[in-house]
Amino acid sequence: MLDIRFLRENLDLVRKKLAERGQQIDLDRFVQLDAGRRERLQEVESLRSDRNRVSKEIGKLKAGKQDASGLISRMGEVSDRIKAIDEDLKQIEAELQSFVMIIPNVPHESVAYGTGSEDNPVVRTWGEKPKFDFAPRPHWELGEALGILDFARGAKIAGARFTLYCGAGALLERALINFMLDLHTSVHGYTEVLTPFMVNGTSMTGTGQLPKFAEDLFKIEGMDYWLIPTAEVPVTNIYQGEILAEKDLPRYLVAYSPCFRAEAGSYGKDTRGLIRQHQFNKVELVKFSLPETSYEELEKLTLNAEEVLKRLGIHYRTVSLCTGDLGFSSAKTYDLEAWLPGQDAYREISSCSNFEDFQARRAGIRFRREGSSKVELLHTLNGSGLAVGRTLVAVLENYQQRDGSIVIPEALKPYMKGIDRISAAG
RNA sequence: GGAGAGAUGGCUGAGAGGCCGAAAGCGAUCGCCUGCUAAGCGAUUGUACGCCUGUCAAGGGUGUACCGCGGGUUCGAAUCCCGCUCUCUCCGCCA
Repeated sequence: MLDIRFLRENLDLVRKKLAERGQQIDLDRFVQLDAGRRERLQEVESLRSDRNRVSKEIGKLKAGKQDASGLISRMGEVSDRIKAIDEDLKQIEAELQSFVMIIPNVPHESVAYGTGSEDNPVVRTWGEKPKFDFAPRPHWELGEALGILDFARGAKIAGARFTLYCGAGALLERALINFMLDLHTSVHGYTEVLTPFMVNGTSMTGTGQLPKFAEDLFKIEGMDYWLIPTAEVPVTNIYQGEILAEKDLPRYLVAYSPCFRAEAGSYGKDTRGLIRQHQFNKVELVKFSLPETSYEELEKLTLNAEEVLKRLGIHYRTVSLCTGDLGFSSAKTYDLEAWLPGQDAYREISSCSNFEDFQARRAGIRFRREGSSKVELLHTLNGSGLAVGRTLVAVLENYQQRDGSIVIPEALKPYMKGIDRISAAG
């Protein structure tokens, strides 16, 4: 959510920035609502002031056994006025609120202009494409042949876009989760948290999923419980409505969670394999930062995510999302794209964003500087560190052998119970 | 799922229709005192939204709202009434 005062005073700037995102928003309606709200607020507040003053007089008159019936009936009318304006005001504020809640964040000045993913500048690449003396196969073929990924039974149990992991496949997924958590807690200084996997609507609104993107989410019928699409939601909302001390910042948290996404509107896209699932695992990095250091923190967070791929020895590139590709709440985002030789393509495996104060304002997450009485909004950041299912895909496709077996990367060996190669059973 | 108790500021805790944005204590900050520490003394100590003033800024003044949340009664609600949420205790069920 943008600051209403900022919006009021920077209409043209906001209009221009949103246009760069490819967004058309009727800011004239905002101006109208905002002015109407303030006008009515002044009116009702002065009536209240009046009523407060006179009510005290009435109290005094009554205490002195004097007649106050004239004042009482006059205040009765004033109260009716107040009630009527309040009604009006409530309506205006609701509309104003729902209006600002669907305005996306303003992109940071360093974000390149563009209309889609083809315009995302590549910031850096690491490693090289592995060479194969055979035609590398996609992970769904490898996984099925090895008996570690069972797409048919996943679909039987739950439906399309669900997968059953078996044996060494399940172990490999678990190994990746633990490897990532250990790296981020032991080496990068994050504190691990394990959160609820369902949250209420307030939390979903705090991080920006609601009200605009309800169709992307799974909701428990008849209850205010939503399945989290990422651990970003519960983790960022840990400090919802709180005021932190400056000395507590920056705060680094890491969480494993399953993620649930309806994937509405992506029918027919990535229908094979693990790339686009209704349920997948992810290790998420979340930071609460001072405003002045949040872009430094974004660079560090991105490198923390990249370190996972480096240690796994997987070639990747880092792109900076252009204005047209940027997510709703983000001011700046780096995507890590891992090389998948079986698909001859780079695929997003992590997304690292600085939300500046956009989420903090929605969720009411603030801090107080040492020696200051003023409270300020802090900045929130997060990034996948990494998407586990897609990392498993990258491992399978990059470490596949001519015979279809998978060599376990060095970094994962401590987590694989002595297995250093996954081969077809029997 | 059944029965009961509760929710007040950073914390503890008073408050029972007007004198309450809220006693008292603790904590914190600043100042005084002290050779140092402790003690003591004094002051300050919530948030949001308006308006006025000031401006490069910081600030100052003023009003309104907020005692879990939402409604109601009343000239006036932390206080009375209704609904909800959450917490705690006991019983049942349960990994």
